Amino acid sequence: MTMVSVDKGGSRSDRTKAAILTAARARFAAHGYERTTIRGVAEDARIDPSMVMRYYGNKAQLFDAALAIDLRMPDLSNVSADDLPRTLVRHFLTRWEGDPADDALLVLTRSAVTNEHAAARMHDVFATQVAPALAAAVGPEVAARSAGLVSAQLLGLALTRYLLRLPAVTALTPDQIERSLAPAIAATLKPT
Amino acid sequence: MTMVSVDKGGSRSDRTKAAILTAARARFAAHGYERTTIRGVAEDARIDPSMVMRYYGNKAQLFDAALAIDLRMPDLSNVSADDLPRTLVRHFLTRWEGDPADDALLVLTRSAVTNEHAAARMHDVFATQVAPALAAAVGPEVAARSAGLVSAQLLGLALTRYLLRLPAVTALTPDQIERSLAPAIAATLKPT
DNA sequence: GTGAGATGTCAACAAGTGATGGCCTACACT
DNA sequence: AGTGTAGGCCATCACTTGTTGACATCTCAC
Repeated sequence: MTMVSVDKGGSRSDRTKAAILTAARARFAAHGYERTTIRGVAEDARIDPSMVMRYYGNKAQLFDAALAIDLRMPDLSNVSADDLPRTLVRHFLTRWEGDPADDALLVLTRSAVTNEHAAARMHDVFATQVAPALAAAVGPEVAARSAGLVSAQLLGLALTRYLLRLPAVTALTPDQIERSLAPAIAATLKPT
Repeated sequence: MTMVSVDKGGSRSDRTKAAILTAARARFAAHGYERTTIRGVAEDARIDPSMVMRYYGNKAQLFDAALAIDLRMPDLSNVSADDLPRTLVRHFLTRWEGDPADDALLVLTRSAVTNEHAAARMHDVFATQVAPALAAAVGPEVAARSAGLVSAQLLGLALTRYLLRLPAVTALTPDQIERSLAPAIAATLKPT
């Protein structure tokens, strides 16, 4: 078995494997699943298309690898009810705008709309990351009732601002969004 | 020149042209632009693929025809500020769930996420249908400030309920949604 | 150095796509 | 009944796609 290479990030294969994944994420994020081609990814990663197959088996598995995502939800259990909406909005804004090179969110959201498999992953992200974080803050009953629509509001923001880029939404500053959307989310969380 | 045919809906060519468009809408709505094939549309419309080209020129123009949409926004100028959010939410829910055979909304929303041209049409729909209707109700200043985020919330609902089909959102009844989302929209409309 | 396994290149395949143009057919009008 | 034309079909092209397998090259332990 071949052992340790000195370069950062592990063996040579690990590096090209990562290069492929990065290129794939960028393309999937920009063009979605169908319009992303293995050849295009390979070109960006400066390797032969067949290497993509060697390391990821096929396009679907490459896509699968690109879908891995962590929302990095903060611990909301100690956030007061008053602060919760603002905290949520701010977290999502920084998560989306923080690191422009991080295409993972874009990949998942964009492809979930047209790809069943990606949609299933989205369900999973909701169930394992969003819902629990919310339940920790407002309790299971309120969360069960409102988590869906809270997510709808946050995803609506992502949709209009980062995918559709509606001018009426991209024109707003993060602060304006926070001031307008936090009360809205607060309203959904309130018992009817 | 051939004249009037007795059949409903005009000449024979008009009928097949309409059949093609209907089939195309259904496929674009279900699978998006890329995964919709001329051959598939033709099969659904029970005609030869070349007929699609004859009547619509090419796939892009067919898509363009399928994107035509009318939100049927009601006149909101006489709706009280208190009733506005509820009216909006209810209108969108019935618009989306009223006629299941009407795929137009689904086509536009689904494809706008991965297709630049469809996104441009979405911008147009917003600018010519949503924004004016809102401006008539709350005045131009408030509309300019909040129309974007109001749309974000309504599109977020559409996204999670009809495209992603998040269980946490599909489980809700229209009434529940109205009760939870209307106050939220009211909050975004309120001056900060 | 040398051989073996890892890494990478090359050419090609089969399938499916949008698109084209020639040909057939049925209908409306005389 | 004859005929021109709109409506429809077939065969086919050129191209792109994912995927494959044979071959070259590089790296490193021995």
